[in-house]
Amino acid sequence: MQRAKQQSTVFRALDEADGPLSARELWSRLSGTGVGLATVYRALQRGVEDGRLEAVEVLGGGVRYEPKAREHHHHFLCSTCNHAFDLFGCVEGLESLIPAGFRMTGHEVVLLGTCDACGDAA
Amino acid sequence: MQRAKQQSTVFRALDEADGPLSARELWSRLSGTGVGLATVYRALQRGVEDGRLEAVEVLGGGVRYEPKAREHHHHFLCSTCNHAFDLFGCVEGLESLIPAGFRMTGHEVVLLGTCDACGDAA
DNA sequence: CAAGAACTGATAATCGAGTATCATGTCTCC
DNA sequence: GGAGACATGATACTCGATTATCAGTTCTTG
Repeated sequence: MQRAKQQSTVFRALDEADGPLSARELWSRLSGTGVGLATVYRALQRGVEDGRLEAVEVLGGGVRYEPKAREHHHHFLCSTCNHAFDLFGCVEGLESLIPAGFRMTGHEVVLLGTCDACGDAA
Repeated sequence: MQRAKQQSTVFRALDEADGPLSARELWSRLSGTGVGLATVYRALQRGVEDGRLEAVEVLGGGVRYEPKAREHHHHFLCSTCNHAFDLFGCVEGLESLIPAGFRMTGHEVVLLGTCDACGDAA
């Protein structure tokens, strides 16, 4: 086993995902590889420290992680499978919402609904 | 003490708030009234059952509650005081984000930054 | 190969949010 | 006034997420 091999397994799984993953989601995708939950958390923590990963909070399901390299984007949360998907593009009209005296430093947009797979199954 | 007086105290505090409040926030606002945390939770639960309240999830801080009567709106989350404020109005361009095969049933927009009070203090 | 540092998986411990319980207080109705 | 139903506050409890611990493994360097 190479040094820190398990952690790179974690990073690879995140790179291949189509959206941010929670520690648990990530761990379940790695079942079969023998990677422990503690290692997943360790890798995520280190990734955030190194600036490789970003912790994002979508909705319901706590904190999820994704590679920081991705461009500005938002998320679609499937209410059936509870998975978060990346969405590319952004919205307009944000500035008009800001009350006087407030300073905006960022924004989050989350669309809710059912994803491709869950919509077919229904 | 009137019947269910404490619960109406909880509802009143929510009505007077300028945004959704978490159970804990609500409770801290009621400190001094002697209302217990359990009663806050009971009032919130009943309010949601009755349809008077709506549970919303903004970001960081879990579930918050607000009166259901309010029109469609979004929220501004102050990263300093961690309070959520109501914003009126909406954004455009949401539909263009939806991937093929996905069905959107709702959306959430959260602006992040510093509020009036926290901006002044800084 | 030897020694020490870093990594790992299992699991115990911790933490916070929310819920259940229980003795007591208060209201309604008669 | 009395009985019973409901409300209340304190607190014990549950549950899931995250972190700490520890013994064993693997790597690096000489």
